Amino acid sequence: MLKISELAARTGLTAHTIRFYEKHDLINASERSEAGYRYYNEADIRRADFVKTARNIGFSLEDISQLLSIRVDKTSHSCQEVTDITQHKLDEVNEKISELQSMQNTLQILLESCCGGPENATHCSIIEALDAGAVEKNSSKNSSNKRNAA
Amino acid sequence: MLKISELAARTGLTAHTIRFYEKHDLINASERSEAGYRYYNEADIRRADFVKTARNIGFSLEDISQLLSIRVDKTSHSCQEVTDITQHKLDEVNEKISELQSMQNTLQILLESCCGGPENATHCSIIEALDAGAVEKNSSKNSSNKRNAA
DNA sequence: ATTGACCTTAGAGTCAACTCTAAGCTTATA
DNA sequence: TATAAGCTTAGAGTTGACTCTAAGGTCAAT
Repeated sequence: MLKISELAARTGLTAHTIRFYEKHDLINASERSEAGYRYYNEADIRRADFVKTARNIGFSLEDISQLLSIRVDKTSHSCQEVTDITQHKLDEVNEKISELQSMQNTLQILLESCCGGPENATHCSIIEALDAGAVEKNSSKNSSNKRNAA
Repeated sequence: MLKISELAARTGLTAHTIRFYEKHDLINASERSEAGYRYYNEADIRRADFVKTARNIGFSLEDISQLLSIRVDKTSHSCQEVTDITQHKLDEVNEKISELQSMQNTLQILLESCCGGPENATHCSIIEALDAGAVEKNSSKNSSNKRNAA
C-alpha cells in the first residue's frame, strides 16, 4: 500500500496531478486511512501506471478514460473500439505533424533568405516576406481555423 | 478606409479577433468615426496583413508583437534579432515534430499489433501493451514534463 | 512536547488564443 | 419611420491539463 507521495515517486506524476486525475476518475485509491489519507493497492498502482503510459504516448485524458473503461471490462468491449481510439489519435498526430512541417518549411526558407547579421533591418528579407504576405497558406486540405499551441 | 467587418473580410480574421488583437497592440485603427467606429487606413491594413501572415506561419502573438516593433522601426533593429525569433520558432517546431513523430511511431506499432476486429478485448494487444508499460518514453533528451495539445 | 514533513479539501489561477455575451448606440435600407 | 444589420464596450467563458493556495489535520522523529 502506497501513500500518495509514494505513488507520485513511482509514477513520476505529482501528488497534485494524481488528485486531479482522481477527480476525473482516472486513478483512485481503494482505501483511506482513518484520517483520510489515500492508500493505493497493487491494482491501483497498475492502473496508475497504465494511465501514465497512455499519457506518455499522447492520449488525452478523455481517451484514457475510454481506454480504462475497456480495460476494466474487456469482455464487453471489442478490439475495434480500442483501435478506433488509437487510429483517431494517430490521425490527429499525423495532421499536427503536417501542419508543423509546413511551418518548418516556411521558417527554413525565411531563415535562408536572411543574412541574420548585425546590420539594421531596413532590408531584412524576413520582414519583407511577411510584409508581402509571400507565404503560402497552410497546405492542409481541410484548412480549419485552429491555431497551434507550439 | 475600411470598417472592422471589411477588414475582417479582407484578412480572414473575425471582428472579434481584430478587437482582441487591438487589445494586445497588434492591430490598430488609426481613425474612429464620431460614433466610435473603427476605420482602418492603408497602413493599418498592411499591418493587419502582416499579422495574419505571421500568424499563418505559426508565430505566437508575442513573437508577432516583437516582429512588429522591428517592422515599425527597422533602423534600430538588426537582422539578427529577426533571425533569432525565427530560429527560436523553428527550434520549437522541430522539437514538437520529433515529439509527435515519437507518438506516431508508438501508435503505429500499437495499431499493427492489434487485430482491430469485433472480438472482445480480453486479449487486446494494445491494452496489454499499455498495461505492461511496454512503451519507450518520449525520446527527447530534455524530457520536460510538458503535455501536448494534440 | 514540539518540530517539520506530509496529508486533506475546495476552489482559484495558469496558459494561449480566442470566442462570446449583454446592453446599448448607429447607420443603411425599405 | 421602422427594422435589421452592424458597431461599441467591459467582461466572462472556453479548452485541456494541470498547478497552486489556504487553512487545517496527522504522523514520525527528536
